[in-house]
Amino acid sequence: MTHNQTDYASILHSYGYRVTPQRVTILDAICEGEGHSTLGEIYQRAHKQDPQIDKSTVYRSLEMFERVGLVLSADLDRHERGYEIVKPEPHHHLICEKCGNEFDIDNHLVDQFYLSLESEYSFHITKDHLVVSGICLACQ
Amino acid sequence: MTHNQTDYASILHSYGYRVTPQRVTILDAICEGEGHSTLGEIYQRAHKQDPQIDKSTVYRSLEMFERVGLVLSADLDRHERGYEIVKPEPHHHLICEKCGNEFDIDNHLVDQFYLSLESEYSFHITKDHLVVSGICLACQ
DNA sequence: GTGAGTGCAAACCGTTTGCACTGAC
DNA sequence: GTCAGTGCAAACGGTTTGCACTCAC
Repeated sequence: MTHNQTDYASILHSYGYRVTPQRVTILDAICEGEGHSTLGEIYQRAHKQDPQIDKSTVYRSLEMFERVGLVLSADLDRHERGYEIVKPEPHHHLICEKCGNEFDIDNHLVDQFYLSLESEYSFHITKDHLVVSGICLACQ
Repeated sequence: MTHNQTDYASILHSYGYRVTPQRVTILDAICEGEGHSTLGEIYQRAHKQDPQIDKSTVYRSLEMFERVGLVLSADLDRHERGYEIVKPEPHHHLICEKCGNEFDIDNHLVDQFYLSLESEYSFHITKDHLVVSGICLACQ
């Protein structure tokens, strides 16, 4: 569990959202996963904890969590969207196409790249979560 | 129309695929769009040309075109996948979140970034088509 | 007590599939 | 003539929605 009770409760409250047991369960379920979790995975974990919980509740909660900045989502693959708890810094991933492992990319590498884009094209980059696929050393 | 008749016909033939009027129509429809087109857009254009054409044919054709390297696809947004005719070089885009305009990114900027990733993490990057979102100068 | 949040079921929409027909080779 | 490719219709799976009930505030 990487999140902090008082922390996210106060965030939800500050946005006028209520703190329900389902939302707590779902946040826990997101944290259980390492790196990105798909909605299906999150739902399964939440469901194990509370078999009453409904998929639509997970969808609605994830959307809300993303809106208030508690979680981030990214397109992982053709038909999969991954969610994860927001870490303090913007961060970026390498994902291995073979084994599926994720590796954090050092921020300064991406920052450098973004800076070069911004200066070259006067484009303000908003994408704060880059996912680049490839083959990791072990799988090569 | 940016593709070349003899060009793609020979490519299809070389893979043992047949050149059907539907496939020609679909290729034309992809070319009509500037930058990425979604499947829906491609289908609409193809359908205007040949109202008989079926969506499943468009799906099957796009998948095949991608397999033989005639088109590229990329996740544009949460629920949209874009397709475009392959240009000779790998290339990369900036997409403005406000106006939707696309801008090509100079390859050497991305190559530099990829090289830094490869040397830092011994990771072989296969993603040959990067899409970065942000706000363009006009919309800022 | 009130209305935001929930569970349920049905609708929705993009995508895939099975099948018989057709037309590129 | 043959079989890859097509159109059609139905199935599929992830996501969204309408609604009445419930429980956090």
